[in-house]
Amino acid sequence: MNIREIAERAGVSRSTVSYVLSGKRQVTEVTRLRVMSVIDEAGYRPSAMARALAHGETRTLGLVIPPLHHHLSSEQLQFVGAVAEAAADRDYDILLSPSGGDREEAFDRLVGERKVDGILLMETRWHDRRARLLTEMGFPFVTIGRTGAEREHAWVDLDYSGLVAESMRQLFALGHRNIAFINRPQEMLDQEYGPALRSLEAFENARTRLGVDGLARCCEDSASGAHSVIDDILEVVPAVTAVLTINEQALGGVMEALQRHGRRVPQDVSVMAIASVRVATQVQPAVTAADVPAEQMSQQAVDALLRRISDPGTALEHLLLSPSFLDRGSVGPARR
Amino acid sequence: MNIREIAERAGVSRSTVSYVLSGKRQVTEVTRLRVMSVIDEAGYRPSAMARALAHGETRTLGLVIPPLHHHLSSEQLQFVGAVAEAAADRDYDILLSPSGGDREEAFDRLVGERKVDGILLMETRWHDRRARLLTEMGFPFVTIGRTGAEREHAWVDLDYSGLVAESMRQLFALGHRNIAFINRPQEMLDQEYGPALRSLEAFENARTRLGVDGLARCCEDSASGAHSVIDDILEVVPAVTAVLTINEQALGGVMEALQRHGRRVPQDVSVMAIASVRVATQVQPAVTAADVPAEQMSQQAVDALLRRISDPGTALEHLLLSPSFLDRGSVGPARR
DNA sequence: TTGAAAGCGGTACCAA
DNA sequence: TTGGTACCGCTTTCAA
Repeated sequence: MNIREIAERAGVSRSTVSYVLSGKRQVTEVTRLRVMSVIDEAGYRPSAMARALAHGETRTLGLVIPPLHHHLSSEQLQFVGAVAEAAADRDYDILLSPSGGDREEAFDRLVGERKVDGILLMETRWHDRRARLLTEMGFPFVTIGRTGAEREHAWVDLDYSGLVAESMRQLFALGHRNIAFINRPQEMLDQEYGPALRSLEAFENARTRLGVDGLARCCEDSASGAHSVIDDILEVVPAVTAVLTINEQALGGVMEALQRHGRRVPQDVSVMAIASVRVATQVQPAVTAADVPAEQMSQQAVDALLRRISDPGTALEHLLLSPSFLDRGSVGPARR
Repeated sequence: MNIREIAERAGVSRSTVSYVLSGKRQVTEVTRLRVMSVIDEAGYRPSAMARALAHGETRTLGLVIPPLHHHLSSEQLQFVGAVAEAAADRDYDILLSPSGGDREEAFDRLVGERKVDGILLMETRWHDRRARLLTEMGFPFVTIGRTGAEREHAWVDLDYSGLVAESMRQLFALGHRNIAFINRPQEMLDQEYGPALRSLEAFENARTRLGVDGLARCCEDSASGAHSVIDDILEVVPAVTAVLTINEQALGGVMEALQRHGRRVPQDVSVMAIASVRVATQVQPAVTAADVPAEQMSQQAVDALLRRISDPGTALEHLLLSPSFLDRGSVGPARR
């Protein structure tokens, strides 16, 4: 069933059918109704491919996701669902491209074969080949998380630096003078993963500025990773009174491990985190944290991308989100 | 840059360029090389849309995912990544369609506008509107997880019934006569979610058959959900010696809660699960479990779908996987 | 207000 | 071994 057949059945030309569907030109109400009834009766829907070819836009966005063997935390994956929904709300579809590491064919297919109108890049690194490539090609894209070339492209990101600094201020104000920071795994730091990098830097800066003791540790994205890191921290700095982490995969393990060591939260140790609401509320006890607002970020990334596609000339959008810390009772004054 | 331009630069016809690219007809080595060098020099890649239109296939598969407000467990999301990789390995792309609930437009777009060659359906329910629709339309699709109409379409599924029965046998053999089963949330049962349904049934059957005491409980997909369920179970049946669960989101909470109640694993209580390796190994202590082999299932689903697309006439493939339980030490003889 | 026809960028058949 | 050309199904300009 194609547009020609509809045209014949309705006794009009193909262009009239097209205009009835697009509304881009006046059509007498009577013919419009006739055409519409034929369309409904036939259950006709225009071919997306043909439209894309003629019209020059696919109404599809590419989403580049990291390959499985990388640590894609389940919460990173929430972005995938959120992006798909945000796009669907705007009548766009999302084409997935597992990329990074050795599998770049899918990525090349998306841009090279023009299967998509624009691209969303997530899990970006400081030196990001794909971002560089897209910039060079002038292909519309937005990253979720910055790269080292942040002025060169549009992005949406969480202000890890600011959030870490803010939490350090809050802890300091409560009398904490010995604070531990639990980061993402060492290898992510090695790969110049933005949040790990910026958070660590902000932690060390705040520590120096405020004159606070403590230490930073990388930690595997797992409960068991958290157990060993807490063991390590309590051995090296038994006097620690607060723990700050951006590793939500480890958060549950952190709470367990502290309990195992007989440290009560918040009486003995305060815990603060940057983590999704889900994780922060599900651990026992719940943790005072700044949300990672995946849905909001995804929507804004999609909107920013659609704007870049329709107005490639306008200024690049840079959106730094800084959600506030929600008190869930895991933070208290420092034990003397 | 299009095929005409390449043809002109190489001094051949468009068809020759096309044949050089597809290899569907003999081309003299010398012209082949000439054409290839022009192509490389120009960085030319044929337009996917034009090819799709002419050739009648999009080389894209649709993946229908449940909307966010449903319980998008990390386990489910692993499938998304795994399916994308499996497809990429076969030079196919994956188009995401959030569906279920009130958002069906994206789904209709995929099939109605023929954006994809076939569809993978996940999170299927017993009565599944989408599966029914696709069956009626004769559209190629494969489900990950069965529906009530399992003979009507191809599927890949985990044998929850068999696995639950098997674990009950193993526990029985170890002397357990009082076994609790922890299911997915009540609402998933209400929605006739296959694994929840079949597992519960298998549990009750085994209990009757073996003459074992115990009880089944639904449980929210979270640690806190697990805590209350374990509280409940230990209050109702203090003599319980084994816990079996298919709720991997709750597994960590189950272990914590047992510990909180002073029950050691496996000395006081044995724990068995159907869960991803990642979760089963990350909880403390690790749990003896049957893997949910997401990667394997995704690959097989993609392959089955590609076969359906190329040979729509062949028999529907039904693939029931039954991974074996991997001993991680959380199961022991029943305490007397 | 509507129709005819030239694209969009490929594929593949029919000739040569 | 290669070229010419009629599609694929839709959009949009130009004419009527």
